Amino acid sequence: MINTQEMDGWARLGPLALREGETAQAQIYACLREALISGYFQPGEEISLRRTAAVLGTSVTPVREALRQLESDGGLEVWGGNRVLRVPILTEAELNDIRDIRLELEGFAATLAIEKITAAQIRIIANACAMMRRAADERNADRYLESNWRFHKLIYRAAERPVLMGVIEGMWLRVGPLIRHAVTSPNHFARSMESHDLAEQALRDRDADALRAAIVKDISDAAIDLGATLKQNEGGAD
Amino acid sequence: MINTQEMDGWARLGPLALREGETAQAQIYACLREALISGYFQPGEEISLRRTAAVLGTSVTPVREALRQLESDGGLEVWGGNRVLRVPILTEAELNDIRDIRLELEGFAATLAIEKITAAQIRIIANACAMMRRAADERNADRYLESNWRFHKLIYRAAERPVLMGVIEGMWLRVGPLIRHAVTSPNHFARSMESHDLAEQALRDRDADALRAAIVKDISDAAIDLGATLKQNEGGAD
DNA sequence: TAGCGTTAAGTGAGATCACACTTTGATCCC
DNA sequence: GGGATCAAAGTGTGATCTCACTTAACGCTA
Repeated sequence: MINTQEMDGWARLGPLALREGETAQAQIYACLREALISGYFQPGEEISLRRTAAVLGTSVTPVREALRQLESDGGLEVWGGNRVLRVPILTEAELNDIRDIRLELEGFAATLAIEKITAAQIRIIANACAMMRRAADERNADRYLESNWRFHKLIYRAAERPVLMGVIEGMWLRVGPLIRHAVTSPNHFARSMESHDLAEQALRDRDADALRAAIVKDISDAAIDLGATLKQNEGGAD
Repeated sequence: MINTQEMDGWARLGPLALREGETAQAQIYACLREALISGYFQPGEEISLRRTAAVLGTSVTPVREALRQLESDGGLEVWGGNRVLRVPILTEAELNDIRDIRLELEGFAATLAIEKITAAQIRIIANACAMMRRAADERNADRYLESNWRFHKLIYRAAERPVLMGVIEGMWLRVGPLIRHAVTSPNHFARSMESHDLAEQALRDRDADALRAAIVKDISDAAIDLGATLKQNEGGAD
């Protein structure tokens, strides 16, 4: 593994065969947004317009718009006198800020979801939970993170609140670059699966309070590991 | 008053003397964002790249980035096969969605604010409230909306939660184009000032529950008028 | 060898141009 | 007179180029 600081995120991306019918800008945006949520980029990693354009095989124009959008979402930030865009390095205050917003909104979304969710949706969510459990057993961080996001997204989507869903996704976008390191915390997998099992059971029981409690526990536990990751990186980065 | 559909928002903007040291894109973004929050543009109004660039005296490039950012914020949306950007026309479902997010987050921000707010800040907020009362007496919608946003912003800012503040601002951005019409509802000023007086008193008493209740009442009342405005415009627009 | 100044490479910002597409309005034909 | 057709204007999209600036590396001098 060479030059993880620079190429890690890009290696997973590839040249990105552009689908016609959709704008290049939208595809680049979606692609990078997903990559950020999935933690393919590290906090502090710089994203160059020309490099990105070269990797993706487009010109700089659509890349710039996509990156600007991500900046607006809080997924990137301008840094230094060079105005280069980089993955934000969160402070502890910002992390607490995001945690509390997540507690409010994801708890609320979970409550709404109980009222509307169908048996079919619950089955799909159970599948995601099972996939997560397998990934945890194999200690496969990639698959774990992917199915974790999938699990939560499926629950919140059941609330049928597009705006709320968008705001929640924005919070995940901000913490995405941190979670990949957080899952390496001791007992993270075990504690995390505990919450998810509780959530799954609450869904089956259609118990709104229990689901909310499970989500709250999951977010709170994760925030502790994220905070620890933050302190750990504090010395090395920047 | 000629051609209110097209030029209303632009007339208030003017050529926008660009300050150097900041990027044109950032200034255009800030300018249009403020205009949207203040309700200078109407729902459904189309925003053309070249027209905007011409009015602002720049080329199309920075305008495009600014508009793309606003799209990402939910302040604009692509519309039609022409992919023209326009001010979104909210549905009733989206409006309820936004209202509930506001209830959660602004209520939470108000609770946090009580713990941190200083006497000096309370005085400034009282000034904003007084200005709002004058504007209500004069039925001056412009000044009323401006000081209303100022009033709320000052309270939430006291919570010292930048991310939370950003999300709340995003919600105001989405409802901005509607509120100008909503304030024309009968008794809107009176009902609204009622909530604001309660909020101001709660701040003086440093009573978190009372402040939250006042904010909740304000948002709920406003949502009713916004919904009515929505139904009213339903026939005419689109 | 340490420090400084210069140079080269890389960065984002913004203007301009060509292109494909949609919309619109006028003209022409039935 | 009414409807279809075609042309013109307007739209966003994306590529390319220049510019000002920052950064980092190299070589030179003391």
